[in-house]
Amino acid sequence: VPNQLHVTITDIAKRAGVSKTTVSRVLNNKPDVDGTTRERILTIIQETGYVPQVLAVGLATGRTGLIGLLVPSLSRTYSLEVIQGVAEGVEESEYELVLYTTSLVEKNQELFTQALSRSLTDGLVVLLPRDGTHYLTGLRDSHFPVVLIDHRGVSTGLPCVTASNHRGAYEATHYLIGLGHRQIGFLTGILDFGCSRDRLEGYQRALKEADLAATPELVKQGDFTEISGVTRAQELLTRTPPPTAIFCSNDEMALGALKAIRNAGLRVPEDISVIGFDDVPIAAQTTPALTTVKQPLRAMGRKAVEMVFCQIEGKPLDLFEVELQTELVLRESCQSPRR
Amino acid sequence: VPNQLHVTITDIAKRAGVSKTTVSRVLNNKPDVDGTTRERILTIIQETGYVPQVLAVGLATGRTGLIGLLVPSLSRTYSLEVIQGVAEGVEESEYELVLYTTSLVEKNQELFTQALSRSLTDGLVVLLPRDGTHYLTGLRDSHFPVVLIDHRGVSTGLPCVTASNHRGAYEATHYLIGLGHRQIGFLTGILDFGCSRDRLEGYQRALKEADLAATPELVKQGDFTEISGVTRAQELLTRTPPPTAIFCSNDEMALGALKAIRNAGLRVPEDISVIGFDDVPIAAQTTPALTTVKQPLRAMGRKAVEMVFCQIEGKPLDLFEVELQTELVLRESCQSPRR
DNA sequence: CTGAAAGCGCTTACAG
DNA sequence: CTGAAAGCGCTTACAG
Repeated sequence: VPNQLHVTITDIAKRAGVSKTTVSRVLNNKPDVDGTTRERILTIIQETGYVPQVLAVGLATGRTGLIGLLVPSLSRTYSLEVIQGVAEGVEESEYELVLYTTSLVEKNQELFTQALSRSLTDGLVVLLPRDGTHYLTGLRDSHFPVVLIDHRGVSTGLPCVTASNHRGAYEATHYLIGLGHRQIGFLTGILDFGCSRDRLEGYQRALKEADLAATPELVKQGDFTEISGVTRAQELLTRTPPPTAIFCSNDEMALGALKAIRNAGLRVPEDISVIGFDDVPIAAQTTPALTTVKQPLRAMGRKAVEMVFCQIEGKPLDLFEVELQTELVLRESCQSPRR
Repeated sequence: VPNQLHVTITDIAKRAGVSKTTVSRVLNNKPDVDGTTRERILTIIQETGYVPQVLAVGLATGRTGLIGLLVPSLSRTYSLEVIQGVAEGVEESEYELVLYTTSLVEKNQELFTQALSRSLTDGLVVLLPRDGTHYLTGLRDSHFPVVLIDHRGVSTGLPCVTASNHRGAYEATHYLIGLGHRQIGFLTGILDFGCSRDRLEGYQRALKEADLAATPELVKQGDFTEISGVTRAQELLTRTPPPTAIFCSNDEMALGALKAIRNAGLRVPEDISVIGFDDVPIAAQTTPALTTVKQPLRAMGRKAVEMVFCQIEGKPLDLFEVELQTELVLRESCQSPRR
């Protein structure tokens, strides 16, 4: 199957009247090439538009120039922000990004093993799927460069980057208390996730420090979906009196809470204050605009690639577990309680 | 550099006491292998967890199993929906997805050429960047499998999939007219884009069919950003009387229009009706929820990969330019005018 | 039904 | 400063 457009290193070598070795040397910026020779070869490369085939280079060197990113879902804004950070980081390098999504992983439980043994990628950034912990085993021992984002609070033995979940939740709760709230409802995320537990603990610590009783009935277990936000908030609203504020473990649940409150004929923030977590783009668009704890998702993505690159280059990681700071973003959904 | 985990076809061949050729045959489900031999090899493959290296396979066969996706931006919800569709389509196949973003392209104007000559991918789905038309030249002649999504109205000579922009805009305008609106403002997208022109024409045709004068002052040129929606809508609001409805060429501009109208002390839909285009997730979340023309973005993504696969397999494309149908999604932002 | 050999396009010691 | 040769891990005619 002759490919007319296909220029190879052999073609270049022939045209330049040198060996492939020499062409390879100038291609890889190796020293010990005569200046004139180098120029000549460079010119020919330019003219022909020759670019080395990644496959061949990869086979010969054992490196592919590809970074893999595993995300559980493409539909959650949360993931998208992280993806963007990762994409930015990868783009600034010589690497390219290969995207894996969870359904693929489910299709083949051994994706990771595969990715490794097939050595398609030189490194992996992993946003763990819901039940992802069992993948970790395979990853741990292989010395494959991998970084987890928002690990599940499990002690994975793998490098990871997280947000300051505990601190973020603490600050949000503290802010609510400062506003005068005493009955603060809390919607948890999936409690299998370390981040969910951290947020819950941050909330509890803030209450404790303010000498407020931790009322178990004020804590409802959600699962990060908007619908769970609706139903759990509704439960909270049946209390008499209802809480004067609801802190949700992510923005999607906060959207749900907003709806539940509105449906109950109450207003935000006049009757009930609401705080979310994440600061996904939609948080600024709701009515009222949502006060929320911003997770530096993009930065987390960038940091993760950076750490993957470190490992690829064999440099030591300055920090094995990196925690990036959250930030309380004040908007319109909170005010002092009127009762 | 000995790699302890790394099993190759040679290892399998040795353990099975056969040649690599035979192993390759069972790997690729070729006929003419003795049943017992096949079983034995399969068992060994199973035991060792052997998976062929894509790089080596790729080099030998000339195919990589990778599909490239070029998107101009990862931050626009619009792109994300398309990406998701593409990802779904790719996941259902044996292929994997490589993501290119525009900044990468800008970094190297010859990305496409590169992608081709480096033959990293077997096919490309392209969401053209703003000034993307000049990439097309390089693509056209190479017989590389590529499909454009939402081409720029340029006659590219390349297969593409679009939404029924003209029809969608026509229907939305027609709906507004049916509601009783006579003064309907229109915010265009970037008019370099074919889709923008199509939407404008759809709007104009509906007016014409209803024997309504096309008032040039009612048409304002936007650029798909929310901020342009704000400013262009403001301009419309300075008219006396202001239009009773504003049709925006995408949802982001519609969000802007919503804000401008609210800032002017007017209400949607009581004072002014608003319609968007795209139906990105946020459209359902605004207050009032946005009536909009839904673009089947996911489906467009899926269709595009499908067409790439067709080309890869050498099958003829049943349709060179595929137009997927838009759909008017009625929500809360429109009603009959009161004046 | 099976295997030896060449080849895919590159890189890398090694020798000069 | 330069080149011949081997090798990366696979597939594919070709021969038996």
